[in-house]
Amino acid sequence: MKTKNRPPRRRTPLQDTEATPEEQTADRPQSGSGMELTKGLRSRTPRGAGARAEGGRRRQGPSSRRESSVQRRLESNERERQRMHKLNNAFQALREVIPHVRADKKLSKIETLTLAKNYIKSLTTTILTMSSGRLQGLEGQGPAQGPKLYQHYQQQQQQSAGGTLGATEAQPQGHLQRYSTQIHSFWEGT
DNA sequence: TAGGCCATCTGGTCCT
DNA sequence: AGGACCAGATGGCCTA
Repeated sequence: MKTKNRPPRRRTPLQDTEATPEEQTADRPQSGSGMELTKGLRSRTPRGAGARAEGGRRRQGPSSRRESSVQRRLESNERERQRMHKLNNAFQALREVIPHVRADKKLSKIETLTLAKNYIKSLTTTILTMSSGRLQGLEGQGPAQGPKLYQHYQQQQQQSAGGTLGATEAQPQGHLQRYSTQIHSFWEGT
């Protein structure tokens, strides 16, 4: 299995035959994509139509209204791009805290989420097992957090089982099993 | 070459 | 009203 180390995304801009090169790139804070404004906004009037009168301000005509709506779209695109970058950073951070994964294979997003879910569940199982074992000898000497935790966990699992989870997944042991199976399959490259 | 994965654009909806 | 969020569409890159 080879790595998926891709170069930064470079998209070829679709040609907007009406737009000048300045129009295609101006006011765009280093987007790096060049794909902006390809759908829906392609029939812009060329710059200059509805030009401003010398000197004073002028009431917005249809063309400048279009320009400001184009401007809003560009800003919105940029925000969306930033949002997705933040999301991807979060995915990367998550990848880095999931152990036992081959370093040369970058997990896909869906793999990351699935593996993380099962990892969390297996950790939960471990904690519950350890805490209930440790607290067993302390009954009658104060609040027993272990059993309470376990009761809470069981409630959560029952609710989940009534929803989308299968019967195996509702069992604590199932999480550990599933997690190790997943880890194994990643090692195998399947 | 097909299929998987991904980045980006876009318009609609929700939220503040 | 404006920004955040979301999902669908589109197209590029990569691997088997």
